Amino acid sequence: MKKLKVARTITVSLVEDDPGVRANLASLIDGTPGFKCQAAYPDGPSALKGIPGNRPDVVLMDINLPGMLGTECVRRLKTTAPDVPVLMLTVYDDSEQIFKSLMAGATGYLLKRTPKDKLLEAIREITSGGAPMSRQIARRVVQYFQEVSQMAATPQRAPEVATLTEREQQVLALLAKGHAYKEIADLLNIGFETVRTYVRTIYDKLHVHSRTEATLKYLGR
Amino acid sequence: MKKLKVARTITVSLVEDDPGVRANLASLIDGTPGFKCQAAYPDGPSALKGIPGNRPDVVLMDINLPGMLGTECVRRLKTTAPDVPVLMLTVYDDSEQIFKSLMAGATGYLLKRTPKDKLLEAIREITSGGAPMSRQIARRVVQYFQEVSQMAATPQRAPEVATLTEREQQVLALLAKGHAYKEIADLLNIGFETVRTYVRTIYDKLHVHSRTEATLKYLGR
DNA sequence: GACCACCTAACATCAATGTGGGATGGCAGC
DNA sequence: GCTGCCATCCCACATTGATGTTAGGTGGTC
Repeated sequence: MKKLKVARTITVSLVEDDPGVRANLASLIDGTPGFKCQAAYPDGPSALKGIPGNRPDVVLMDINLPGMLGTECVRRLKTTAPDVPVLMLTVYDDSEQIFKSLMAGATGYLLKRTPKDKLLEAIREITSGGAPMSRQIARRVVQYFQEVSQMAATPQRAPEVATLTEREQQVLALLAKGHAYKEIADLLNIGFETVRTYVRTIYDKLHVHSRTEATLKYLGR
Repeated sequence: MKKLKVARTITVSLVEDDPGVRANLASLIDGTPGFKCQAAYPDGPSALKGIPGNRPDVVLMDINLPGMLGTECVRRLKTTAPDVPVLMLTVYDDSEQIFKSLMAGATGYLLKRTPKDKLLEAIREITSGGAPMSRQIARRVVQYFQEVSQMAATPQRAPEVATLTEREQQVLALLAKGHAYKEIADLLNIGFETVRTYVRTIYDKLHVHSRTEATLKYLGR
């Protein structure tokens, strides 16, 4: 639990390899009432070493660290200091980096060209339970979200499966569940030999030679 | 493409069943320079009828419409007017509704207790390519994002699989790809009979009786 | 040393599967 | 009426798979 919500100093740790940017950020933070720059690390390893002990309220992390990438650094931090929110900073408006970071456990994501007042506001926001993102990034996250859920809803099986007849697909579905031929025969009220005939044509059409291969195609693997 | 970025009037359509709230929102919007409330619909069907022709810059949609849910309304709107961004409004801080809406195609999501100036800012933001969200909601989206990607990265296999020894898991992996016993033997540089031994213990541990069942457990189905 | 978990291997047996034939009837389309 | 596709069924044969039993070698634990 947090202490008081009013006028508490927010402690910040920086991870940023560029000394100039690091100094700028540090002085911005220390120069603003209510904020304190607790530590500034030039690289991933030192951050991983220091942050779990320091327990800042927020970590500002450059995504483009030399050596250990910021995304990797976040991932490890989340195992040693899972409660500390991380705000990623980057010059790149790059989807892949954004998603890697968020998947790794980053809580927010800002472009470096974000103005100073917005940055400070984002820090406040992150400590009060938000997830600040630059607007372009928020939009991408939402889009990605929609794509992902679309994919989850459409299991995406191999296209050959569509060329199977109705009956063949029924057989394949049961085949893919592991039913024996005779079980399938009973379930569909057809003969054992008929099932075998279907299996043969299914294998032909799918270009496979075993039940497991057919199952994998059916499941879209 | 948008026209000019400066001082263009933003047209807004409302979908909100409560006449009071609807009037309030409308007067807020019309009373603010740069905004115009183009239309206000009391329910889903009328919105679906009017919006595709009106093409507002933004739709503000109550999530809790009587009859047709807001989420459903968004989904349909996205097929008839895919370019019109929709900003959901709700009193509920409810994960399920949030995610349903976002999956359906909503671009932003605000709580109704959002102050007026923030609401107007969110409308501006959505037209300039952002995805405004209340901070609680942004945080949830980020969390969900992390969970989902976690799931995608970890295919979530049956827990029994973890009880298999290293070697058994290797065999199972090949088994699940459809390799014949003798192929597995060659790939792992062990004897054919050894593979059969492993298969037996794998089946025992997974409580299955066929390759396909084992494969399904391995794949988490 | 006894015990256990794991990797390795062999022999036996029966059931299930993969693959090659061929056959019948129905129904759509030319 | 012929042709093609589909659903249904049967026979035969070889291969693979599933299951039982047994057992040698290694490395670690009590």
